[in-house]
Amino acid sequence: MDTPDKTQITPTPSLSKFEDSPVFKYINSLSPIELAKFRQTDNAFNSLAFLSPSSLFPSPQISCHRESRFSVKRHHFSAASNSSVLQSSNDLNTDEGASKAIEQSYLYDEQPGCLNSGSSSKGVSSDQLDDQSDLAIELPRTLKYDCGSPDGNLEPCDEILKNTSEKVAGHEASPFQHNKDEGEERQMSFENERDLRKIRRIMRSEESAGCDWVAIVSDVADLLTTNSSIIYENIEGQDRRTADPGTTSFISTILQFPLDNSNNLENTETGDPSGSCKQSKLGVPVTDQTPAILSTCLLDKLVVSDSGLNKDDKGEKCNQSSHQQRSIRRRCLVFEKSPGFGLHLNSLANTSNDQSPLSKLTPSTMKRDEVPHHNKAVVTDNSPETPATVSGNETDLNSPEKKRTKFEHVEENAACKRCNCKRSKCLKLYCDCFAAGLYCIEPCSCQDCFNKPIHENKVLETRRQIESRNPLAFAPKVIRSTDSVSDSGGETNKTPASARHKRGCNCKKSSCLKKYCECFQAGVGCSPSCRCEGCKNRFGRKGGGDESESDGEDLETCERNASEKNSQDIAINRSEEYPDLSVPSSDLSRLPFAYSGKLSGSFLHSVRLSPQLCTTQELGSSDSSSCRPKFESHLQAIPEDKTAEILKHNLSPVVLKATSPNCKRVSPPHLHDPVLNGYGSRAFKFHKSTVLSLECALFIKVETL
DNA sequence: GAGTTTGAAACT
DNA sequence: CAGTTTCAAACTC
Repeated sequence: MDTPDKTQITPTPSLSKFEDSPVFKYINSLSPIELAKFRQTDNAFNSLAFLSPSSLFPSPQISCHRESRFSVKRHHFSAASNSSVLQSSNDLNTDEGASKAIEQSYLYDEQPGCLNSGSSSKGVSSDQLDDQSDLAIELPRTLKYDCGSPDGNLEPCDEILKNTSEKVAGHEASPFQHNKDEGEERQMSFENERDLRKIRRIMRSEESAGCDWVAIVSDVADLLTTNSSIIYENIEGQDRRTADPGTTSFISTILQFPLDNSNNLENTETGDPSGSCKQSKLGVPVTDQTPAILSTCLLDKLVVSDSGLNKDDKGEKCNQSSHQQRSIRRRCLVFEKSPGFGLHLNSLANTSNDQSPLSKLTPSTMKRDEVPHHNKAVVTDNSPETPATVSGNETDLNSPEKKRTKFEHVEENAACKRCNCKRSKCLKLYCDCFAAGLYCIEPCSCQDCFNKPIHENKVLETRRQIESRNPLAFAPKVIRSTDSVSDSGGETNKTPASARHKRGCNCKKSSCLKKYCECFQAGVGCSPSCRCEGCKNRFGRKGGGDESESDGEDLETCERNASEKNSQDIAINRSEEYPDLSVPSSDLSRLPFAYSGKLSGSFLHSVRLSPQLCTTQELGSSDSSSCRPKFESHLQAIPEDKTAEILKHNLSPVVLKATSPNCKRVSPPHLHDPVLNGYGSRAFKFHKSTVLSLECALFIKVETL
């Protein structure tokens, strides 16, 4: 908090002119600061000369801010990642530039009183020197959302400053020193800066509004795309090092952050090198990571990049740890490779996609114990392998029966997907795993299973075929809609919500009172789209009846079935951490942020769009609310013809939450949507704030449409 | 654990 | 689109 030493901030780019002057020598002889040391910061100051006065005279607050962020980041990402970050600080030709630029931009904007807006006219491509000192600065949003991140590990400011200083010292070569056309660069940089500021404003707006997260991402992506072009333009004839290819990658990351995030988590939190050791696109559904989505996308890119850079190094360890990984990792199908082939919301919800961005398709893993206990259900839901891990004795699971028993016990409320296919080779929708977009895993008792990473091509091809036949085949089966969003962002879980099976059931004998009925299984009421006969669905009869209309027997049956059976698939996380989540925890668990129903649960692989993702807590309420009154739908129906467009433009699987009152199906997101792709495959932790934002955004968009 | 029931998925 | 078959989960005993 001390005011920067005047002697340290006095130097200017023209300083060298005076170094040889008698006065300078005299002063220098009097100064306790050694020349060498002084020179060490000289470069930094030179670079700072391009910045605004405010940049030259950052307030102590800013410093602290940065420091705290840095600390947070250090904590958030493992030491390995941290070291990677530091190491990569020397690499000007990485993604870091973009993310750092944004960070910096954010910082400037964050201190409007101290910073000159025009000062930071150092755009993405020109801020690198200064960025070097900010390499590890964490995105402000990380602090905001990363509630789950343990605190107390903040590194002392001194330490941070020290590290920063070291890094700065290590970067003698300033990009600016290579810039011949400074004026042009400044102009370009200013534009970049302006865009970044715009992004920042959007983000801030989102923070204050607590909604429209999707739009934010979209807008940011647009800005970045534009910015990218500017950058490349700017690169022409300039130092290629500023041509930050990473920017493009960075943008891609934003679009696919879920995957990256997943990888990050996998590679950093678990420290499991397997994350890079991709045998397949496997993933462990990671839940409740929503908070880090934006931060990860925007600012943590360098960590991701580092992961990728270290991929080779980790590869050696891959084999060694592969076995162990299996026991703790949930394998998920990744369809990003196949544009148009879908990564659906339900996939998001249940599967944790461990996809890495673009070409980086690495499995993601997440330690089971890393998941909050209260979210266990969600995790297990996506982590069929978990049981084995928990048991610690895989041999005990050799028997299908034992496996099942074990799982049922462990996953009481976790819808771990496992199958017992015998003739379908697990390549048909009969297979729950396949249908959920997950690879079969050890707990499965399937025979002649092809739904494994080693048969990835076949799996993808099969899936493609199925989707060609029915584009919605892998889409969430249950569409959930929330009638309202909590104004305060809290107690959303209490908000009435409705959910309906996308296509409806066709029950004839079960009266929709058993899990044979998909509606009942999903914990949703039957709708007019159902063709069931003698519907007695406890969650809502086709004709509009609800539990109050149910007779005692129905109620009893319903409660029994719901509590005893549904808990597995529709278990709801009544997370203590996110009590106000309007999105069912089970959904979140599958969302990739895990996003699809059976499949995706983690962000939104964790937020089940299928029975799981889209289903709301109502579903899950295997507890007291197991048999809830019929859901109310306040959202406007999304005409089928508009659905595609909505999905196309909003990209957010969240749109799927909107229930179509008229029972029209909601088209699932398509993989060719970059953003959606990203969501689709990753597992993310969803913070309630993010969930609320998503719901809010969806609600608004749906209403608008 | 085996057998039956059920309804979705797949096929024709 | 309708009817039939296949399939695997759910269920019963």
